[in-house]
Amino acid sequence: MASEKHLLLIDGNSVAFRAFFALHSQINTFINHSGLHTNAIYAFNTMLDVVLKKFAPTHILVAFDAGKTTFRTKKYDNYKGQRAKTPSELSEQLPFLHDLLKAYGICSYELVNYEADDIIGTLAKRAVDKGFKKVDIVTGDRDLTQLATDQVTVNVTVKGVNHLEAYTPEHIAEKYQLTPRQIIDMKGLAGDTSDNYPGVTKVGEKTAIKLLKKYHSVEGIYEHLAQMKPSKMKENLQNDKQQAFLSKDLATIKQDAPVTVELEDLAYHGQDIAALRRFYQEMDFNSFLSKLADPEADKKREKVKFQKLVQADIPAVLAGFTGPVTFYLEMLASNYHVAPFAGFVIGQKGQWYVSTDVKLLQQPAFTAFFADEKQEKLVFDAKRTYVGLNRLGIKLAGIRFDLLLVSYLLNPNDSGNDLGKIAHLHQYQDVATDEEIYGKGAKRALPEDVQVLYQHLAQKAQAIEQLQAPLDKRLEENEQDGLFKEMELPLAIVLAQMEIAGIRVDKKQLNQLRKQFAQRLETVKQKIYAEAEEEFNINSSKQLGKILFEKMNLPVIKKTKTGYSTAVGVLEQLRPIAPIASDVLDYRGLAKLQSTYIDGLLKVIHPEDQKIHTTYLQTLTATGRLSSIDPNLQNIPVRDEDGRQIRRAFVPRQADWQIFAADYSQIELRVLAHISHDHNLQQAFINGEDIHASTARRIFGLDQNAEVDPNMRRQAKAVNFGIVYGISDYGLSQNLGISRKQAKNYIDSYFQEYPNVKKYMNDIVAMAKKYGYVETLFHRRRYLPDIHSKNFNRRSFAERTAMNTPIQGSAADIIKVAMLNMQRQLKERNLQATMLLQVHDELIFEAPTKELPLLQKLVPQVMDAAVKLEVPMKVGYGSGPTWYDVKES
DNA sequence: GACTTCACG
DNA sequence: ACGTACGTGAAGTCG
Repeated sequence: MASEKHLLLIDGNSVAFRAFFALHSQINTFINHSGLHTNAIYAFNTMLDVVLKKFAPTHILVAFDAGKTTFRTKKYDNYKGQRAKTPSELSEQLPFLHDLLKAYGICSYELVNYEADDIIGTLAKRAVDKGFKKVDIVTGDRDLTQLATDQVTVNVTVKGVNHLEAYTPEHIAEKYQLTPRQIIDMKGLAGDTSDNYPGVTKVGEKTAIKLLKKYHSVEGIYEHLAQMKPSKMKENLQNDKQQAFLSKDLATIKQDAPVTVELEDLAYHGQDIAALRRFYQEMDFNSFLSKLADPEADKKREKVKFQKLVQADIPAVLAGFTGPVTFYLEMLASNYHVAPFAGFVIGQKGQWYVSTDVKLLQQPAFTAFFADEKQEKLVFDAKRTYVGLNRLGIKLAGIRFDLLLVSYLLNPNDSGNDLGKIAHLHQYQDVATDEEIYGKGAKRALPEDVQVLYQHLAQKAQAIEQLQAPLDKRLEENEQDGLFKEMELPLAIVLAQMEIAGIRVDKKQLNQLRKQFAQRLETVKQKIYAEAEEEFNINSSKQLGKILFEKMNLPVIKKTKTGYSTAVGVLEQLRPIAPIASDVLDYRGLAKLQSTYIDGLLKVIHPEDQKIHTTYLQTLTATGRLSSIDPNLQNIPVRDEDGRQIRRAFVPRQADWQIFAADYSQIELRVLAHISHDHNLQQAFINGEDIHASTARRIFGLDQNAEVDPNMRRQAKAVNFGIVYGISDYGLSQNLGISRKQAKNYIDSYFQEYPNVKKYMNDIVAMAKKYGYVETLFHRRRYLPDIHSKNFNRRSFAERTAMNTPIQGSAADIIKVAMLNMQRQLKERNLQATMLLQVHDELIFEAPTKELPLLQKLVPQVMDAAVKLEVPMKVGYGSGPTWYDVKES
């Protein structure tokens, strides 16, 4: 006998139920980034850890109930009839328990027609028969205690899921003075309220135990019933005889269910760490994640050899390189435009040279090396590397591979930007994460021992080099090599150049606005205090809610998770009945401008060049768009006049220059017209119609040339937006403030008028289901695992995403192509004009006034020619002395 | 650090 | 019956 086998059987449903209520008080804090409740999954995971440690089983299975109907409901159709429906917050978690178990390497099992209890009863018996030394059962339910024997212990959760009460035959004898099998008789007599079967009238646990001590079993009781003294109880027993036997039968756990798994298949071989890590990331279980990150992990990582680079060796080292060279430049602080340099690593084929002295890079041999575009480089984050080297006066060319960009293209959902984490994602373990080496938050700093830094840098370089071939191969398999080589990689350089160029901001203008806003802010503040008859913090939605809805008793229109909503929509509805609502809106508007835009922008103006240098995130969004941070220059106010004034501060870098901007008109709807091949939608664009008016005519059944009143156009515009977002009647009704039914009518008529748009929507969802992802025109991918979710919300969200991503993503692709071509044109033509900003469908430039006539032709032409669609593109443009003055002409 | 609000396409 | 419009970033409050 090689080993003593020990089987652990877990009652999945009942433990999940206990787990759910164990953390029920914290249900609102256990929500992951996808909006899934995770409290039951979390507690279930804790339980697993506890029992694995406690029992150290050799074999495990978790049994689940298969469905509502079982052989018991056939015998007694009220079985479990009174049971409350499982809360949706719990049922949405159940599918993920299976994922968790799979990652744990634990078999889960359910059997049609049987309950988890019966699976457990059957396997417990089989295991004992097959010579297992021990069986432990974990459940939240005392029913299973009937299975206890010398070999089988039933562990019932008490208070939460981490404390177990072990029911052995001895323990049961002590507690009930019964044998385990008599538990069944007890249930037969006393019934079970939770399973909703009756037992005998007026007989509860106590009476049942008394009777069983005397007569041993239900059968025994009825054999001796005649001899019992007349009593109310005797009468009840007589009347309820059938019920008693039925209840006993229902309470009996099957030990011969047709379970199809073999005991050998339940052997436990441990967790799948990579799968578990993915799962914890998905659930946002950071504590489990960090426990998983084995504290010894870094020690287990293969050490990489490195040499400290000294100046004298540079020419020889560079001369010795053949083929691609890996280079990595370390900067710790978040903003790489100003972050101090921490060090660098360079090398190839496992030969790494490190240094903390970035001045070495300015040696002529190095600068020539970096500028040589024939000398291929492998990097992590080309844009950051380009900007960093630029700060050292070094030109960078010849990048051939960017680990960050490639990883993003392979799966834009993995939007992290830590080299170590990304490497681990691709099964490369021999590199630490930055958090492991530098720490996080306020504690983030260079390691005391410089050797630790060197090792980390060398490991990073090795990771880049090792991952290049396999990830390049995956790009090709996905037909994404073109997307990488011809779009994203060259774009990284263009973006770097735009960030470096920066945009000039006029401090005086901002300060002037600040004064003006401050005055108005003070006035409206006092007015609000007067109306509220007290002073309070208007910025606090909580305090504001109290004033509006408790003190002033205004009607509550909407609630948020935590209290009253005071959002714009709500205040607008209150406006007619309460002037304070209007004033709060004014206050909010001004406060936002003041803090986010005036103060916010003043803080980030570079003291030397008076410019703002944003950072574009090229590897963040799930759709392929860029984002802009520190500061965000993609959300500078434009819609309201007050906010629009901010744009007066954005000026050209030289007098006698102008700001020039060009934008795509309706690019997303044009993309939709292209990919759906919808004739009517295409025709509207080909005829150069006002697209929203055209849609209005169609969905409201007007004549071709009929006048469209502004309200109809507004509604049609909302429908068009809805279509692009992956429409739902509810969403549209909310947006337009109409009934859901009315919204549905609009959508139905839209689809009738644009049948191929409807077909596209159906087809793209079907594609997502079939392949698990959707694609843009340029093969950008987005995986949608939730498309198969049983959870309505998650699935619906995935379906809307499937409809929207190819549209938004293709539009993002198109402007990226335009940017590349634009930058080439500016260079080839030796123009001074500079591309400064991208705001999703528009490009902003600064240029000498004398170049404007050329730009007015060139920019629209380049943007227009970026891609050939089945419908024409339309590009608008304008210019002026400040960004504010740029209005389309 | 979660939550709410609001700026943009 | 379920309860959402798609994609972002920043500032403020509050526990």
